[in-house]
Amino acid sequence: MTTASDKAYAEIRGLILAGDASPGTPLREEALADIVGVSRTPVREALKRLEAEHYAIRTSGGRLVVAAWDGDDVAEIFALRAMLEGHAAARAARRITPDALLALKACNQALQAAVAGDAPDVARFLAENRRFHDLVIGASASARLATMLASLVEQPIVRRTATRYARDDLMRSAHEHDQLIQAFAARDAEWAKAVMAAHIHRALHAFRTASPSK
Amino acid sequence: MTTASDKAYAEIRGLILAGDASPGTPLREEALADIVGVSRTPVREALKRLEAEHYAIRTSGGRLVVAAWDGDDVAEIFALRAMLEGHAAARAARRITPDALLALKACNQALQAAVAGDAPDVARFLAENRRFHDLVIGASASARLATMLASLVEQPIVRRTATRYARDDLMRSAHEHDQLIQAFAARDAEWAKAVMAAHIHRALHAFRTASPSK
DNA sequence: CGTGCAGCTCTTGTATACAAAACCCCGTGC
DNA sequence: GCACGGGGTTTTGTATACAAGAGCTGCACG
Repeated sequence: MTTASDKAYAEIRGLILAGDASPGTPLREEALADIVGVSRTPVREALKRLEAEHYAIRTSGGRLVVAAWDGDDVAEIFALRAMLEGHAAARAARRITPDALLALKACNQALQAAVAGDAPDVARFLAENRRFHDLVIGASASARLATMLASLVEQPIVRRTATRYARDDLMRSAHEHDQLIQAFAARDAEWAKAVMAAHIHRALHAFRTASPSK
Repeated sequence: MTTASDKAYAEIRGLILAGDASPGTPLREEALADIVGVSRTPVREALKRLEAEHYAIRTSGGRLVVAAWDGDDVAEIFALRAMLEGHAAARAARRITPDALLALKACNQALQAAVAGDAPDVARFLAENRRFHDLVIGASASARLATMLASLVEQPIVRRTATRYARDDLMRSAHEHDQLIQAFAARDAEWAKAVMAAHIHRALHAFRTASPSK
């Protein structure tokens, strides 16, 4: 069963990401409880989580408002992701099992298939891409890394980036994944780290050129 | 006012760190509420936090037990700290203000004073050391980094390390801080990053040699 | 003697009630 | 006209009550 707390988290996060709640908007527990259709208790837990993930910030009194993310913030998120996922790739290169390697290959083939035709299936690309990165993080076998990265991988940013990707950008991602798989097969931690870091830095670049104002 | 939730967090964390609750011990909300002297609600929030910080893990059912940390875990924590605090130092080198630099110098002088005499004041050393690192993180001006590092800087590890430091090890820390201050004064981000990373890697080494079994 | 299931207990998840603190608005004094 | 309280209102923090699910115990049966 999906708990009421998770439902509240997903819905409130959705409100923020969709822009229904713009930066500075107060997040009142009771009002949100009415919207989501649960009581204050699970809403409260959801808000704590959103605060921890910097979707919301707490004012001097105990009140929460939607956080504002500027370009510097986005750059910092990508920089942290590059570091941490690079580290995850290095760990994964040392620990990966043959089965996990096969799973990565299959995942990346599905990803390539999604963008192979004339009309790339961006949604499927995103899903497989997400899965690919999750597999790498899983192979790194570090619970700490996993939770830290979970709070960093902001689906909205990925989405905004990918919807504006030109198709050969998507292809390039697939090729970088291939390189990563090669590094894993060779058990070369430094190589894997470098490929992953480059992969994510390029994603920031793509994001930047797609939305210049940010 | 310090909230009941914070009190519960501090007390339960204390129980775990003191070893009163050894790994595998179940953490039941009502029992802890009785111990701390508050109701289940704030205990629940405290437990969520402890879970997020990997002090406790959740079993297949929804129950929490005290987490077991092995040597690999400790190594991973130090590796992450080296990366993230290195990054923080680099950011700080670019952004630091003259005032913050002065504060760092004063802090490090206090730290040196604490270990200058024949009988080093380890408790004071630890407090000033903590403050020094917090000042650096503050100067890095990244809320994300601050929260990530907060969940990583495990006071117990620092304590266990420092209590076994030989005095010239403490002095060496102070000198490394001096180097860091020089790098900040020179606004040399790469230098600052390298010094900080080395500083933390040495701390892991000291911890390792002090407690070989872990 | 081992296995499976029924019933019960214990624990968590959620709702609601109450307490206390923060905010806001408005009137008052300067 | 503006700063400053004061009181009501809103909002969060905490306690408690209730519901639902997980796990344990012990008995029956193979």
